[in-house]
Amino acid sequence: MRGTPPARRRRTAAERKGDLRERAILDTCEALLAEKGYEAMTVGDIAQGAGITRGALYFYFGSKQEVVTGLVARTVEHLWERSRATAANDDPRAAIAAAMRRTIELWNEHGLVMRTAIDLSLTVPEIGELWSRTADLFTGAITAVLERAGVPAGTEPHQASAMARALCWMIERSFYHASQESPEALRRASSACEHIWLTCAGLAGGDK
Amino acid sequence: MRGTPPARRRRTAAERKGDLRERAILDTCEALLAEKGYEAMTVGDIAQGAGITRGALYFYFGSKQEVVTGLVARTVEHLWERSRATAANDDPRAAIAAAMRRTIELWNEHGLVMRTAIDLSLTVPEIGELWSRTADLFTGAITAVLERAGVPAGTEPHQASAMARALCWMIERSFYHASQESPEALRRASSACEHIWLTCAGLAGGDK
DNA sequence: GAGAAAAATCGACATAGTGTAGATTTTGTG
DNA sequence: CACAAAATCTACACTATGTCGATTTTTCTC
Repeated sequence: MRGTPPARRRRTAAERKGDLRERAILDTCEALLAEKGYEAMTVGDIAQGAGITRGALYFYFGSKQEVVTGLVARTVEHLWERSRATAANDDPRAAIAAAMRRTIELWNEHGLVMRTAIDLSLTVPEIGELWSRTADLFTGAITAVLERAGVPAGTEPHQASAMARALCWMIERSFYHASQESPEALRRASSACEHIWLTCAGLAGGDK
Repeated sequence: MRGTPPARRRRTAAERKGDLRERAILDTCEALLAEKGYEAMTVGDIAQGAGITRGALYFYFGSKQEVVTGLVARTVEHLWERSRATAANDDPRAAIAAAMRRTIELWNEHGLVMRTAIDLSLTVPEIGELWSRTADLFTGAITAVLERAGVPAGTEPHQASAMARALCWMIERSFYHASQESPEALRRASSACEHIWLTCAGLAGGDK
């Protein structure tokens, strides 16, 4: 992926032409992913979409997998920033509601890339690493909320940490499927997950 | 996949030679899947393992995907039978415990193929179909237990059906990851899932 | 058990996609 | 302007896929 320019900052704040291209490649990749899916998408397609030949593309990325890894990295960094920016909420109930709302947004916006990341986690170790880190972030957040709601801390099956991990997978998978259908399906899936999370936190409100 | 012989039953109960080969192919495929993974496994490898040439393999299956689909179908049919054979248990608590125990066994035994099925669900529609039917089976069973435990029936987010679907995905994903690690991890993941399921059913026993 | 039909197998070919290498052009800098 | 780094191209070598027609083996029938 074209070694990071070693610290040296160019006076001209203008980006090199290559930065443009690199972004164009990732954009094209994302578009093609939506259009024909990972398997069907060829390196030639991406290059063409970005306005260069295959040969030139290999100057930027060493393989199709690296391109997609770049795309996932870009998206996932965005997630991380966003998650860092989220103010910690004191009331567990509100925290859960906020988290779910944010998660819906994330999946509505980046569902495609997130699904791709999940699909390739197994085959592309780099992507697996990125996604597992993301999952850990989520699991940590869920754990915190559970503990604040009174669930005992610890890693035993009935304690916060283990439950949080299971809940994280539940949310991931539910959203993975729902985001393929429609925003409406996403909302419904989210509600179900939220309800289960609340129940686990011992906050199973009247209904809704 | 060599069209099913149209009804006509041979007097000789003996299988045709091809049935042997077909099984050998699937067995080899399973072995290679464990050994080098889906991507790395080539049609030539499979053929060689089964003692024939690529050309001959194409007589049985039209592509690598079809071979794997065959393998998934074989495994999944086994699951279905097994799930059909499970006696309905009256006590929800016992039913949940039994279901989890059975699920651990399934994943210990067929984890590899099940993970493969999940991974390819998106790219191979046939496999997606098989797996989604399997998930429906599980979801149905979970729904039944929840309802028997007093969770209101219906498809609203807080009702049995929607909750069951989320729980099903939770279990799938938790087991998917855990089965990659170790039988021990599988047990722990199972306990966490069981606890959440119990909690959702309103049966959050003292502790365990 | 001989012969015909069906099943199974082979080897050669055409195709498509990947990744590499060297030559060439573009761009920025002193 | 000249020179180095960046960016790009074309051509090639390699791998894997899937198809085809020819050939051999099995299986069935009488």
